[in-house]
Amino acid sequence: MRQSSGYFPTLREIPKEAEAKSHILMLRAGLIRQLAAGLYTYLPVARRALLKIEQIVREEMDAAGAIEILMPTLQPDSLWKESGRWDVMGPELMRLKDRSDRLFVLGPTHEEVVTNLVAGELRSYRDLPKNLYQIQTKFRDEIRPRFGIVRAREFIMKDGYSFDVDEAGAAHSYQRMFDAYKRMFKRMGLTTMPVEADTGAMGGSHSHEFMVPAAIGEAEIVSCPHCGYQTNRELTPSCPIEETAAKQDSIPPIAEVHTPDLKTVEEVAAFLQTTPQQMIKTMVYTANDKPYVILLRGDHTINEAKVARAVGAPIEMASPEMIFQVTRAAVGFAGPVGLRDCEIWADHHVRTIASGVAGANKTDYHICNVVHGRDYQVNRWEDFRCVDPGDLCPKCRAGNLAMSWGIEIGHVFVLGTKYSKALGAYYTDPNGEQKPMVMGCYGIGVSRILAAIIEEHANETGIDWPVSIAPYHVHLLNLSLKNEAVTQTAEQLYTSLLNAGFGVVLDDRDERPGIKFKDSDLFGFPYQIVVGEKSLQNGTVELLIRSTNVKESISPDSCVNRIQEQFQSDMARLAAA
RNA sequence: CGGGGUGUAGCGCAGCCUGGUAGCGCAACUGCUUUGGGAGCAGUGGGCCGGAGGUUCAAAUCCUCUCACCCCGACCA
Repeated sequence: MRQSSGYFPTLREIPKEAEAKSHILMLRAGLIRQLAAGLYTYLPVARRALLKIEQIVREEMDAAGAIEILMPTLQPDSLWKESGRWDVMGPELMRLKDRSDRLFVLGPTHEEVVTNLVAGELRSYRDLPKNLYQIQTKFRDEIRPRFGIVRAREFIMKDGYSFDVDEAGAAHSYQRMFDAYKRMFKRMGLTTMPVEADTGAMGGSHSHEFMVPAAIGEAEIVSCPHCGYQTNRELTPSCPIEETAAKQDSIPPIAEVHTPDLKTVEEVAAFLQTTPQQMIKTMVYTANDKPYVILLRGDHTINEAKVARAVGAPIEMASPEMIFQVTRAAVGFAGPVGLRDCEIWADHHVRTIASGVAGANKTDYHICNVVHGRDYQVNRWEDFRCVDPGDLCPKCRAGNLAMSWGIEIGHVFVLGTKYSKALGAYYTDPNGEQKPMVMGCYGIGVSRILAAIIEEHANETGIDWPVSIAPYHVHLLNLSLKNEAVTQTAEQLYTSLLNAGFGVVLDDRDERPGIKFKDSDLFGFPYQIVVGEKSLQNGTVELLIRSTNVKESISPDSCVNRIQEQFQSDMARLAAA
């Protein structure tokens, strides 16, 4: 492609709406343009990279026995009502009507549609297993689109679905996908961490998220340097405690303290000259219109997912009205002492508090010398807190947990029979019995991968594409259009590189060298060839290998061979194990 | 949804407090000079100051409403 005739709009300045590295670079290097919140146009350079990502996904999916299809984006409401998700999904499910007032959704995912498809056509155990996938634009009306393409409302996803006769078959399908994912991400030059995702709610079945470490990551990853355990912070069980507060008989009775306007644990601890560890954090949630009071140690953070699991229903933080109803106090002064007619649940670690400080259930007052058993009772002890960095690993109980951030680019999941039962995907087994298919689903954020790659492979001056998904392999700079020898050499190189099968952008614009270099750095194609008067006088052109940042002066004639050789070794490095 | 911020030329911004008919840099266009890391000089074009309503002789500026985009939060007890 000649740069003069292509579409390569680069920006000199940082657009004010962008903060994430990948977002800034994608705008500056002319990869994307925003249409509205969470909606982006992919310009040619991004489009080419996406095609390469998709190609790798297809190759590995096909190699793993999956079969590509393409399903509609628009889906009838009936399927979603059958599966029950019409009510479960919130406003992120985009609902709309057609001209005859029929309800539809813009597909955020396709479990319903595939299951409906398969339910009509796969009837025998002989037809299974099957694994169907598609690469398609999805829509989710996200609460807050973020970081450009990382969390967009419209995005490209590979979604795959497996259908097996039983759990064992599903586990096998799952493993094949897991391995295929590892291979494709490696080929794309991405560092991924497979992270255990859901251990409880899905009945202990398998689920992994593939995370790319990144500063702007949305998910907190917990990892144990000792045993290699990796999970989402939200799902990490807290290590059971050994210590309990020693029984003390000498603790004086409860004392009330005036703490005007002091609501947070930190404020109260500072005021009373105690530590957050000695405080009982009291939080009120509601589920099914009933209040649940949860006690935590003051230095701990509540894990709402764990609370919801214990309740067995979605929970919400209580409104100030509800809090007043329960505690007879303003928000910020709740405590476990004297509460009636409500469940009081506590995190295990509250047991370490011998004599605590808590809200007095009276606005602007706290109480000291609060002793469990003496002053208040707990209906249920559970693990309700988020693990913190340095906590003991719940798996090996030897290492200390570390925390990092990551972008989730893939998710593999054993679904079980939820959708097959709801939507009637049954098969006949060898004994003539009707059984629901056991499903798995496998997602990859194709467009998000683009952002993840740039997060991992870029600096402030530009992108540094892994060869396997570089939109173009070579950026060929003609530094002096007016110089015949230079132009002739550049043109010849352009032709021979194209003939050798490389993707090449020839900068044939009538611009100054500085502009060409800056744009070239922004684009960051793996190999840069500079044809200029200076070096051509010595019969050479300059080749920059971006991955090593090494510049070579070589003769124009040897250029194609040199790049071929480099390309092969670069590709070999990315080859899946 | 809550909080904060921003909307003025294609991009980045000033002007707003203290009303008086719109400006800077980059980009674009023309000419000359320049030509290995975002050139110099001279000139040209480009704005419903996000939108609506109001106050006023007069509104980018003050008031009300509204729309859009961005950031933070939704872990606060």
